[in-house]
Amino acid sequence: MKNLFNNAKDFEKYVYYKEYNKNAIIFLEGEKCNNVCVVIKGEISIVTSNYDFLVEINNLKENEMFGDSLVLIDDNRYLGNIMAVKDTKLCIIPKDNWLKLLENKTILKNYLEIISNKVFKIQSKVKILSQKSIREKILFYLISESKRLNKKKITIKSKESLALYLNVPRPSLSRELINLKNESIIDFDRYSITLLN
Amino acid sequence: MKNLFNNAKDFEKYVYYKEYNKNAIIFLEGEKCNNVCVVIKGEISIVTSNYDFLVEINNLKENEMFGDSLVLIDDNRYLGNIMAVKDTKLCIIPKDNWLKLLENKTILKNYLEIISNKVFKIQSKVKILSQKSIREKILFYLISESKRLNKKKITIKSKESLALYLNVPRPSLSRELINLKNESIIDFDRYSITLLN
DNA sequence: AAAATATCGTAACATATGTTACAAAGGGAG
DNA sequence: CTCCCTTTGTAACATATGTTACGATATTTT
Repeated sequence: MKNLFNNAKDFEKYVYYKEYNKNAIIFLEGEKCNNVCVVIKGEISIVTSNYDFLVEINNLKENEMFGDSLVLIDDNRYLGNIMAVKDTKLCIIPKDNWLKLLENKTILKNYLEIISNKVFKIQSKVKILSQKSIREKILFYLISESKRLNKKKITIKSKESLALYLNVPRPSLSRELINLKNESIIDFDRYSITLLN
Repeated sequence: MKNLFNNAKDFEKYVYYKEYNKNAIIFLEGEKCNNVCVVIKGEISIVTSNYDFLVEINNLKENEMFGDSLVLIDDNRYLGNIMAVKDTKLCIIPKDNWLKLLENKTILKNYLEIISNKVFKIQSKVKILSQKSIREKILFYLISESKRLNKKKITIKSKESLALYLNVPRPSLSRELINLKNESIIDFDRYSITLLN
């Protein structure tokens, strides 16, 4: 995974490091975001809510960053609590240093790639979620992955995780996978789904 | 609307301009993206598809840009056709100039704000689409807008456009709005929805 | 003001999906 | 190999949502 600081020099003066114990709260929902952070070691969890509803749980591992899409906009409050799920070390870039840091060409190039890939991923998610039926979600996912990876056999971690990604209940996913199998549109086993024809 | 070039000087050497007639095809799906473009005048339409499925129609008006999230990633092919819906003038920044342009501090700052707001908008869309029921989508939308605009009365262009944004059929939206009205959770008329209590 | 057009509410009906529960199968630990 | 725990398939049932159609109301056009 590409890191913001890959191949970069002379950035240490703009950043500092802070360590958190497992389960520590790093930032609270509603708090103003005045830093960009990179996970150096460990893992953090962003639990996004909208007042009453739990919306999304997003875990960031080593080399992933947060705060960058928030620090420069007007309403820069965190939309969820940010917690350490393991003992974690963060690299913290204060808001005022963020722009200076990006004057470093290597870091700028790294960041543009990171943000581009992030936008691409979220847009893919929007497209998946916009599909009207479960069948369409499955096929859309399979076709996209098939094209991206250039193979017909798509490996998955589990049916459960796929159901979570497609935002449908697992038994509903199972039912539709079986329908598609019966119609010879796909084949699948525990760890993979294959697009036929 | 903030433009990439707001308050910026000395950028003309990195860009060129090109005009397109109404209905002209600007870029084709599958074509490699080697430019970042800003709509200077007119309007363009990005019709995203995934081979068989029509996914999304995205119109960009003056000052909006495209290509920036694509130009620097490995698989940089356009995912949809890009067409002029009016007579249109584009500012075109060749890939090799894009990084140089961002060394201009004003433009860098402008761009970071633009991309941050873009990420925020797409993330909001993901959250809306992840809501399980139509009722939850409506309430999530209303609460978010209410918080963002700091008022209880949310104006809408039409029920049709709201239904499109929430990705539900209009009659289904109507039905649920009426349910919510009957339960005194909201009130609404042709052009607005008000959150009660 | 009248006519044409767009938007919206409403209802009946079909169906895809959610929900729940349980058994079968698989995989890992000892 | 056996036991335990996780993942998955399966089914029955309830229900939310999609679909279609039409009349009422609002808006725009002439």
